[in-house]
Amino acid sequence: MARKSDKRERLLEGAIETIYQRGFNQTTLADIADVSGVQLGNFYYYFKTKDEIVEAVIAERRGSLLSTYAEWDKLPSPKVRIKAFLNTYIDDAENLTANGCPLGGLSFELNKREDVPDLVDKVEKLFSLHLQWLTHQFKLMRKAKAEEFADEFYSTIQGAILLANCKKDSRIIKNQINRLIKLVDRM
Amino acid sequence: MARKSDKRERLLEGAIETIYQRGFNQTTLADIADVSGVQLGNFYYYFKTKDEIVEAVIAERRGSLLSTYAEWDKLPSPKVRIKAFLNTYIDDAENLTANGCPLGGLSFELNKREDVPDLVDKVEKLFSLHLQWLTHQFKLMRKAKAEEFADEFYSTIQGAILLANCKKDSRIIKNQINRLIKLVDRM
DNA sequence: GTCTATAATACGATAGAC
DNA sequence: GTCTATCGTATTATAGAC
Repeated sequence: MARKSDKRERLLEGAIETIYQRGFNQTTLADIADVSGVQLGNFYYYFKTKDEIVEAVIAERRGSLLSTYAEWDKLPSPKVRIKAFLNTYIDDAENLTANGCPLGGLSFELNKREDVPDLVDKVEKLFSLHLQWLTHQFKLMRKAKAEEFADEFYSTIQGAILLANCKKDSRIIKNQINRLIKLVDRM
Repeated sequence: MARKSDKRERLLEGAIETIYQRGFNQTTLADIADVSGVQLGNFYYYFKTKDEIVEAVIAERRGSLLSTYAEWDKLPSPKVRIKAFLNTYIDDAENLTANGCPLGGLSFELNKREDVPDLVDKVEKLFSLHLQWLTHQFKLMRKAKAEEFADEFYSTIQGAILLANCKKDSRIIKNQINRLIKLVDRM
């Protein structure tokens, strides 16, 4: 009795990685099938269209994000939680410099498409998760302008990643994140 | 005696606008020819390839930027100049919210291409112009960490545009820019 | 210089054998 | 469920008449 095939999972993993590295528009289904070790024709047994797999990618990223929040939420204070959040960007600085932000990049690309409002909506909600979580943490810190702080922090992060990616210099991310960490410490 | 054709100029203008609105990957040469009122076949009389016209777009944007700097440099102090720079983002907030940053978006897209290092290099240099100009202004203000300030400001700007674009909310740009303006005022 | 074909190719998607 | 073969279409690019 054959084990249940893990090809769907492999395709999804391959799609997450490939779309991140090459961008959605420049990723072909052949690329995804290839890195996943699946024949192109077989791709369609698991996903009906290219849009369907990117939708699955968004759902998967959303799931990962929610589990990560669950972990952070175990930390004792919002201050510590925000610093844990910020430190992930330093830990991942090299990847972010090489490929940009997986959420920011996907949002930007899908936002340009007018033919799939559902997909645009889903990626917007995914992108906004960080903002909501940050806003919540600042509210717990009794900050009157919690939302503005969240926008300030997340703008800086996204912008720093874009600059680092364009200039191929991860120090931009590290410097800006360290500045934000100090800012939190002084709050 | 026929006037010299302005079709090259029209194609370039059309390309600038269309690539900005739809992104490079999702812009077809037919789109550009169409909005420019030029037959597709005729496109190739003026530009040999799609990459060649985006190269011209980059050069054109570079030229515009340099003239803008020349204007700003007439202003009496670096503080006033930086505020003039910042205010352009508020003036253009609706466009930026609808389409993202023309430089940031192009940089992001072309950065993913490994087959055209020259193009990647040119867009990187274009993107960096703002950073250089900002760094120079902060140096004139005798700021020890001029480069870090430039990174901080430009990261915030680029990130705010990305957030506004994704959430379709121009207030994010306006709020962040106003915060930066106040920051400059206090310097 | 301009236009009408049309070639060449890449890629999303399908058919059908196994 | 998996694979090979192939279709259909979009898009870059060219040929060649005018």
